[in-house]
Amino acid sequence: MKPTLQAVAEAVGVSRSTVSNAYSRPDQLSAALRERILDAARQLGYPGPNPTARSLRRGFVGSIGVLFTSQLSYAFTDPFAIRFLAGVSGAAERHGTSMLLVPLPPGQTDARRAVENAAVDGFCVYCVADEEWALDVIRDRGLPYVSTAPHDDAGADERFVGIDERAAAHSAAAHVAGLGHRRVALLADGVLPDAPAGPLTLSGVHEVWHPTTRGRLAGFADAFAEVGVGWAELTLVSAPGNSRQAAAAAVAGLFDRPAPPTAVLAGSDVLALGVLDALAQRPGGNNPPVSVTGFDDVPEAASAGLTTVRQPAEEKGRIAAELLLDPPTDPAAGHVLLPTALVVRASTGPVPRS
Amino acid sequence: MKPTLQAVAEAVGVSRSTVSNAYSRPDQLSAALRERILDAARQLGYPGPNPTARSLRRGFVGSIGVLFTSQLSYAFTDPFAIRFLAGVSGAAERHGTSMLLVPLPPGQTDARRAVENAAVDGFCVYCVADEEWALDVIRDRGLPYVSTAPHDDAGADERFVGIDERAAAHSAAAHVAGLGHRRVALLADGVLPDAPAGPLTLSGVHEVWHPTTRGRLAGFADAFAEVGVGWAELTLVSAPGNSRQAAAAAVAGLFDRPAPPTAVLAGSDVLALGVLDALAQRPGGNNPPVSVTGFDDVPEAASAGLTTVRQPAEEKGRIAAELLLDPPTDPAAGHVLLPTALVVRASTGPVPRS
DNA sequence: ATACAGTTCTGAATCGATGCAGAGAGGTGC
DNA sequence: GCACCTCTCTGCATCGATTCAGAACTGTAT
Repeated sequence: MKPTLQAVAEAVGVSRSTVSNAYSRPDQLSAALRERILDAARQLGYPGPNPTARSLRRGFVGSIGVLFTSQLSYAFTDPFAIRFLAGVSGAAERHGTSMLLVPLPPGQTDARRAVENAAVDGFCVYCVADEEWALDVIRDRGLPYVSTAPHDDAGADERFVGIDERAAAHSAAAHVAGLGHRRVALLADGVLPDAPAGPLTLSGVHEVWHPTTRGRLAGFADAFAEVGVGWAELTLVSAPGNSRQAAAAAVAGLFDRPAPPTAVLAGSDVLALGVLDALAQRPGGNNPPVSVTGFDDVPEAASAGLTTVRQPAEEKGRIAAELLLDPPTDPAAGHVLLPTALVVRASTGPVPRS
Repeated sequence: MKPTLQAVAEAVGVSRSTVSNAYSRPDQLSAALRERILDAARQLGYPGPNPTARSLRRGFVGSIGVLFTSQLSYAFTDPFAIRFLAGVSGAAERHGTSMLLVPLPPGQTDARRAVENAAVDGFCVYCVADEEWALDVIRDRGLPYVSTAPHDDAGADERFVGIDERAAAHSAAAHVAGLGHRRVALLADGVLPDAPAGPLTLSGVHEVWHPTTRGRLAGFADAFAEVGVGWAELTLVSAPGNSRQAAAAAVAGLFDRPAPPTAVLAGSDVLALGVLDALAQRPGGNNPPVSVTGFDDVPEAASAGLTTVRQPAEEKGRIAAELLLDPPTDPAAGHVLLPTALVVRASTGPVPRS
């Protein structure tokens, strides 16, 4: 049994509070007494105040939760998520705050329970799927949070850091449209809750499930509408899981159709890289070349020569954490829109003449 | 003010314990009463038992700490560390346990405090620097831990997962020696606590500071001793920080010397990639080619064509977490040595004739 | 000696839950 | 009607600290 603060107090012959002060408020007692107490503690093997008890009494924990509304271990396979985490960790570090990564068990009830049980002072919610229920729990707990994706019932006072998904997506699609492409596939995760990998038909972009995906697809559609290509003429393809493999599987067979797409606009770089994988696998490789765009500009995109939309991943994480850790007094400053930029590389080009 | 369990009890007209049971031990009360309680809780906006109070009373927290004995945000720039984290997260996920990432503030005292204050049930200690003090704190707290690097005062009963650093390093060096290289540089982080980037002289490998580095350098030296090249004939180069930049800086000028090394054995892939960067920068590129080996086999190594020693990163993380989360009854099973393999790629070749 | 200001230290209430031993209610068998 | 068993449910002690108001001491000025 580890000694408690009580035991140390008895050993030295002072009160509990004095020992507590020796640890937490050195100005409340003489240096000599403090040393005497710390020595006794060392002697007894007292490892300092119990963190849990201290948190309970003080009313805060000193750590923030990072919530991925998908499998946690998946987050470590997503380069964008990793850069985001790096940003959060930098800010946490500067604040002397720990980060709690909370894995969500499958099943809504258990997942709720996991969010309810997280001992944290607030949450950075990194959304990759439907996350309303999680925000509900967090609000119920009265904890502050920062969300990083648009969602449907966002209050005006909600802290947020993100990008203008629609405009950013528009920039990529306008580039592709400008190159002359008219037969185009849109590839995304989160189109419908349970869509299998592969093409599917939706009456409109408003039916898209996940808000981030909805924003990006809307941006893509906007740009093509401007050149006279309607929603119905675009090929929508679902790639559930946002992995290279899922993307490759989803577009399998797409280019063997009668009038195949000459370009694929992907909702993320990971998906785009999967498309490039699939194209490279074809007999003769990617020839005549299909144009491909991604989204995020993860480190791998540069070496793959992928045209993509850059968004500042690490900064997103950093700002999310900072918004949480020292909230701006002006509520308007709690809503941060980051800049994006179209990065044109080798994966896009004019429509090949056939 | 959020309502407490007490408030719910009063609202329903039952005792506190009954409400507690409604949440934590549904078998202790009738389904009907439980529903009534949960409903009332919802009505009052009670978000479920306070995690901190619950942890205090129960005596465990439900989360494990992951300790990087370097800057936390740095961990997210190290591909090996990320794979390790991915492994830990997978195991944590399966156990319904959260992961607490604890950043260590600069300064030993503050860093100690951070480890003392972490609300966790145990630690996975990922060591990249001198970590004895951290293990001391953890032991003082009476918490279980798993270490992933050799260290000097390891008890026999200590849980550990790692590789035979010396033998693994030997395999890489023997390969290079077998190709005929005799003028060789060894590049590593953690050679001495404060060594600047660049060559330095040590009387023997036993003087090397960090145990992991010491093991690897010893393995390199072993292989060259076997072909008659002694420690004094090897060029030792320090690259503090284990980054590509540090490596490139450390080897700057190395190849403009009178009898430059024909091969560089790096203590990690990150360093090796930095050496390749530096070589590519030279006028004429890497010509005549200097052979380079790495260590770890991170994802980037394959595309860079780097010869390296593979160790299973993700499995290391997974096993570390599992060793912590359900300790083997047989203490011998608490010491896991993972296999390594030499992966020969394009970055090594015979000594160019000049 | 007395008064008074400054320090240093103490006592007791409190944070929000858990879990055990046992009370009470309801039912069955003889 | 009584003993006994099973379920539910309650009361209370407890986890390990923090914090604030005020007590006790120290020292100086009068």
